[in-house]
Amino acid sequence: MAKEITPRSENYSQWYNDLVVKADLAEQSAVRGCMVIKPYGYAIWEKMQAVLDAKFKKSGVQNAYFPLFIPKSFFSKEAEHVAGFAKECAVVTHHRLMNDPEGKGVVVDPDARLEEELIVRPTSETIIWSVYKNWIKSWRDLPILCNQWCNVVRWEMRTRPFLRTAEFLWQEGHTAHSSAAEAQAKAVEMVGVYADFARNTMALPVIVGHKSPNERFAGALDTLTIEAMMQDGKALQAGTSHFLGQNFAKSFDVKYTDSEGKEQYVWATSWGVSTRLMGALIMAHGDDNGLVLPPELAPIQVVMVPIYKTDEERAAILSKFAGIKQKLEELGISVKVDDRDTLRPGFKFAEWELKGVPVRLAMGARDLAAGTVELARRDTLEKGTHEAEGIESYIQQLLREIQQNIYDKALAKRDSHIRKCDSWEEFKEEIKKGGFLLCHWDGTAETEQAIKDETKATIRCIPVDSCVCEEEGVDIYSGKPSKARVVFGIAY
RNA sequence: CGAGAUGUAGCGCAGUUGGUAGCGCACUACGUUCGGGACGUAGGGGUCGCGUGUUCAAGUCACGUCAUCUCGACCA
Repeated sequence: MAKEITPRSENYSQWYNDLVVKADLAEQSAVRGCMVIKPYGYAIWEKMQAVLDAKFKKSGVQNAYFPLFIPKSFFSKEAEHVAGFAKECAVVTHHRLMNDPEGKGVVVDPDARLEEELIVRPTSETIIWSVYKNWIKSWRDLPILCNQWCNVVRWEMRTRPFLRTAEFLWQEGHTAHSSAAEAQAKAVEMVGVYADFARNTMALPVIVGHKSPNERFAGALDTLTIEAMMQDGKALQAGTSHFLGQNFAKSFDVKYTDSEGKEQYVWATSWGVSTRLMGALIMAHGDDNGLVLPPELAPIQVVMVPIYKTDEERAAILSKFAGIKQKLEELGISVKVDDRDTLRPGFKFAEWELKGVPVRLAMGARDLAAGTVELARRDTLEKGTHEAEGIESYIQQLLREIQQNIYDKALAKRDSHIRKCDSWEEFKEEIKKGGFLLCHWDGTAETEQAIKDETKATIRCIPVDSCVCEEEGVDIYSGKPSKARVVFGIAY
């Protein structure tokens, strides 16, 4: 039952896993580590896609599609890149099945072995750069700004719904530029798009920053990230944007002739967000009653529940609802009238709360007589009675208010778990309580690794906004000098 | 791959010293209900993970095997 699940319970993971299933977002599939995203969950993902896609288009990015399979040889070209993914790749070795000679179903036909194995993409840099090589000849061909919406496969040892699954949906943008500065600017621009999306659409506060060299994407010169905090104080990397330098251009021999007739390697970026954002959304806002969806992403923004005893009452209320529904839809608000007549109102209230619908209207005989409607908001669980006439403009305003309130609540929750820390003894104790610790770091990989080994904490990012961190100090672990604080946390 | 646990109806579980396969939820039908997760009556649904063994008899005992979960290891 929904009442058993709570973000404050001892097992936050259990709460999360239960909520994913009970809110009808997704369920486990027959294949280990893979997930079925159900229509309600997918509708949220589609809204995310639509908003992001519009932002990408504004940045001049076009959608394209590249193959699922990558020849193994492509992977050998960028050494660092392959080292980062080799341990979690699904590999296709055969192209045919046959009837089992012993009559036990089907078996792989041993004669159908591929000459060169195919890798199911864990990310598409290699195949895209093999294609870009043919697209790029002149400085006039640049920049190339492509994005693809697709699935990727990473054979993870341990998986969790949305946060880490063997197969997941995402978008990956890949750009090619004629100068380092232009590419770097693109990487910064795209992490900005993600931050804007997280804050304004998902109502999710994030810190924008650089990854430390240890935590960088395999093959990148710089990785920018948006880091979010979940309600149990753990960090979640919600999106990344990489400046790839000329690494892939050199590995795949992608050169262009500049305006002075000289051959140059191109400069690259890649950036992506995945269905992990769904996990972030659930974990950041959910409460004891279930999911809380920000209006911008709610597939159903207003649900209407009729309360009746007789068919006449039912018909009268549904006709009132139809009028309100039409007016709301004219304002671009998505509405669901729950006219199922086998369920009682109380059950429906609980169910729609579980699914996170921002606003609920209920109307019964009393309201019918008085010309009123009961309105309940999901974020605060407050209920009140309003004049039915003109309710639509009130709701339009209310949805904006709810969106803001959900962000403010998440921000307050997050900020109450961010604090500065200047002593190693204190750090070891504080990090166990969860949240982010702002600490001085000497910039070396050795110190970072030592801290990780002793406490499991990693540098989530070296922030570029969201907090004032530039100040002189000494490294919390090594005591060496430091110019700025970085964000430490324990990650999902 | 290490450590622990669990596999019995769609889901969650019980099943005693080995002796006819059970309960709750869900589902179907009918009726009463309906302003915060309703109730009654009747019904349908099982290769007890799989295999071998012990036994007159195995959900139950033994051995093997497979799968899943939790914790590690692993993970942009």
